[in-house]
Amino acid sequence: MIPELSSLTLNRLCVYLRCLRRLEADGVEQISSKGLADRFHLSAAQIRKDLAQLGDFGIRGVGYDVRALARELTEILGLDRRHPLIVIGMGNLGRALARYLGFNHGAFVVVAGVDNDPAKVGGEIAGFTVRPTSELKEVVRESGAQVGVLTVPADAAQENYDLLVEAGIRGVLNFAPVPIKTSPGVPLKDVDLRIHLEELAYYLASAAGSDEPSGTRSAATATG
Amino acid sequence: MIPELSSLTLNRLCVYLRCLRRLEADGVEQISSKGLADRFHLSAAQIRKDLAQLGDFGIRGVGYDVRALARELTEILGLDRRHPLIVIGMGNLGRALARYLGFNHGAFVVVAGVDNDPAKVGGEIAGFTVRPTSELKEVVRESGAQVGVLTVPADAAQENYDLLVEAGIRGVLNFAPVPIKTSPGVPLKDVDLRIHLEELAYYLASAAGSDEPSGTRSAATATG
DNA sequence: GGCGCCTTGTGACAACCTTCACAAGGCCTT
DNA sequence: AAGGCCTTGTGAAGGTTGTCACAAGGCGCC
Repeated sequence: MIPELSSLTLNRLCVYLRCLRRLEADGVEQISSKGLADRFHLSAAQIRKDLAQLGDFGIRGVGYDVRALARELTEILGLDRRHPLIVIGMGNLGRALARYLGFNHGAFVVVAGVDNDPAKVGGEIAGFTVRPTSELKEVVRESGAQVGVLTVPADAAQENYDLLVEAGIRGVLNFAPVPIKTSPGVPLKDVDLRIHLEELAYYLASAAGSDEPSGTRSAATATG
Repeated sequence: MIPELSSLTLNRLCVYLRCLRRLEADGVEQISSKGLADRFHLSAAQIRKDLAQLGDFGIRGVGYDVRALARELTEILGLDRRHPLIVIGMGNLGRALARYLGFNHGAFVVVAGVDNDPAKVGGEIAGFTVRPTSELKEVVRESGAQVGVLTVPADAAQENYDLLVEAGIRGVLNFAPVPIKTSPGVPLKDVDLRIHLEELAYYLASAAGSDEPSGTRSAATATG
């Protein structure tokens, strides 16, 4: 029924949903694609095309029902379900993410965390106690975690991904800056904080040479 | 000379550079596009095409000189220069980034941080003292920060972006999940942690319906 | 009801990106 | 020096993504 949404479309749908939630909070009940585009610096045609893929949600001459569309998108994106997370590697980044996604962040909640450093084991972070990586399988089973968040050093990333797969995790978010060899059925998504900085560095360097960089409309490309 | 590198190419170049650094550390002096592709799960043709845009770095029949190519990429990406960062908003995420990028992370160093919460002002984080947002202009001038890292709540993002522009910042990395209206000449890059989780959630949801998700090769698309 | 105004959904077009296939070129062995 | 083997760089093909323009459809006013 839903025909293979691409990663780019998917990202845009997430953005739309966020915009809709904001409109809902503002008491707006109806919105046109043009209205959305103007208000959030998007493309009207793109919005219509994206939404048309999923079904006929709009009413010609009127626009979209904010609440109904938000509900549809929430369901399609799987955000009506709760997604418990487990953080692997409780360094600076891991701890920050655990607190950041600790609670009240919609569908995603960090419910457990492990680290192979004995000094970090036993610490209380955001409603859970850090456990040793050697007990990963048990921790996953007990906590019911579905998605793993990899915040270990680059060297350990592949090994820990494999451990997560073995423990029955269903998806992984990887913050380590190395390409991971994935197992079928366990999708992986890379998040590389430095790559964004490096892209900026390039624009800065090229701006120093020429008079104007070509990256000023980058807000339109919400690359996550 | 360098013909308008696209964002996707740029991201791949960053990945290549990282692979090259790793090879350098392993003592490898020469590598072919196929060798790189095999070792890091990339595409050989893509590598050649990307590198050919920048000049003729390879030698036919041999491959690329690891060290020379790494140096070239470093220069092209602007990573031979130091890029001082300022963090706006010293919440969980801001503090973690400050520590994470505090030192020893190549070209990027956090040199300053501000917050508009008086309770957070005055704290020592990673070699600098948190200052009030009202003093942003002075802090930027004194610290020499070039790139701003926006880790404020969504409501405050646009306002703080504008403040950064006014303070003379040259590029901004935005972690707030809202589209920002950019000023010309100050490129912005969005990093949305939740969007990646939401993408994973979709794959999980669709995998529950069908038998196999279509997202198992996502490691190839190093989306940052 | 008819007419004008507005908005969606969509087919065609254009731009972009990736992959393929191969000629050009370099090294090594004989 | 000649031939085989390997690799780069590149034009062309194929696929994907974004944009445009317009027909189809709904609302409200007269």
